[in-house]
Amino acid sequence: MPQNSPAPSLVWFRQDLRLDDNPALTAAVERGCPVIPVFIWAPQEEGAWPPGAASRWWLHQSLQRLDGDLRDKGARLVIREGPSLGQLQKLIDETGADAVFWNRRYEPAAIARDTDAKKELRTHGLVAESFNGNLLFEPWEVATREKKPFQVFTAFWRAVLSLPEREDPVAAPTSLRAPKTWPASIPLDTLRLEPRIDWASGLREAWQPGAAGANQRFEQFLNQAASRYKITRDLPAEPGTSRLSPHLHFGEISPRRIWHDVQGWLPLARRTGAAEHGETFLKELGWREFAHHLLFHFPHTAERPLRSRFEQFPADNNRQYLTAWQRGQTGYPIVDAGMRELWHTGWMHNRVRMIVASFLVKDLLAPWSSGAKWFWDTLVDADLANNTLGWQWSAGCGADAAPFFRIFNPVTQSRKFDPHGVYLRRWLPELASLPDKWLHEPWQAPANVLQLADVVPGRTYPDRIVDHDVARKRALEAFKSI
DNA sequence: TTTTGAGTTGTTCGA
DNA sequence: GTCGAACAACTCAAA
Repeated sequence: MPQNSPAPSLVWFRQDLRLDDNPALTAAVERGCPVIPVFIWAPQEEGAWPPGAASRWWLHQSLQRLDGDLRDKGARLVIREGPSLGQLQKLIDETGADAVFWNRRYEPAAIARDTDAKKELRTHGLVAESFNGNLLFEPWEVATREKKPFQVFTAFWRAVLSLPEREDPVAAPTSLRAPKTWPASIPLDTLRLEPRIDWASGLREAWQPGAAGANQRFEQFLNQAASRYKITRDLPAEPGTSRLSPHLHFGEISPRRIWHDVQGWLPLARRTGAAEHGETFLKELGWREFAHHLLFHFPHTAERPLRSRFEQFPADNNRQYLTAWQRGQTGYPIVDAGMRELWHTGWMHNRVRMIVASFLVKDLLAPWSSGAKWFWDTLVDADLANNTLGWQWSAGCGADAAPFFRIFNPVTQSRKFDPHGVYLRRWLPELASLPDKWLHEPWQAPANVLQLADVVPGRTYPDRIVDHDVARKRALEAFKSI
């Protein structure tokens, strides 16, 4: 390279698809040298968990947005196909880059890959640095007095809150210095992330992937739902949750940014008595931290239960049950509504996730991993840490798990959290004309009521595949056996 | 080392 | 209809 042309730095984008508060990008910019943003598609490096169909759809949109945002700063996104290390080295050869920066990931396969890449790059005399861009605290920064990882959320969260103040988010760079020539990039379409048959119209209606969509969603949440969060977050018919989960997973908004802006919002909230709602919301960020803490310290949990005793659990691999559950054909309206919301929008309300998960692992006695895999493929917010914690919590085999006798009653839950059936009717049009009284348990409805509502059990809406009272007793027996 | 207190999200039963 | 207790015992975290 000519002496008057400083070597560029590569910024390896992965699950940090934003310019705001991006420490790896900031580190590259601060060197004062040209910056080359790179994304490398390498699903074969994700172990047993390559991105599912809904995630790939999201990723396509998000990469497109990121490229647009980079172009506004005078840069662009260079897209390549893996192996990651090989492509990084190739780019180094092509551009004369002398440094690679990235923000950390915490999945076992990603850690192994990144550790290897860092070692290899450094062996060749390159600068290779990773940063914390995805968590409030690194998983190893939070520990019990005995320097061990936490396994109970409340204790974990107390410890987090007692740590010194987290750093403030860093603003996006105003401009990026371009290299003399841009290395070649393959067109985004060649990654074939989008489905060949277009089933994504529901996703398009529901979401705006990318940093702009993330910030818009967050702002809207702070202005509207945040001040009632503690209560309305449990009502699936209402827009009571932040819906930031996919944006957080892809790093389109940083947890530090969220933390910081909620702190700024709290004084106002205190005057109106809404502060506790903000704290409850931050606690949810805490659960995200806790999930990453657990996956980092117990990397086997993506495949096997944290409580090894549960490997003996007599799960039932009934294909027909699983298919009925996946398709929203269990005959339990709240379960079916949730599964159809998932299929249609790539997302499911958290309250309903708990209900459908409890139903799958307790009423149907299916292995928790079969639910985890379905969620992995269909959720736009599929995240190995969160998904693993959620399913193991529901199945009772994970950290801070629900006691085994806590088996959600799908009818009681439905009545409690969707009393007027707004959510049920939204996703189950075939039941829409049933009066509230029978909507939550149509099998109890008198024949004339069903007829009036155009419901033909077993034809227009499935008979329930199990009797909850019977299934509950069966589950209690199964749990006693281990 | 031992002890003690505590633990996201529920349901059912009986008064 | 509403309320409190029992569910059955376990594990973690901290004193």
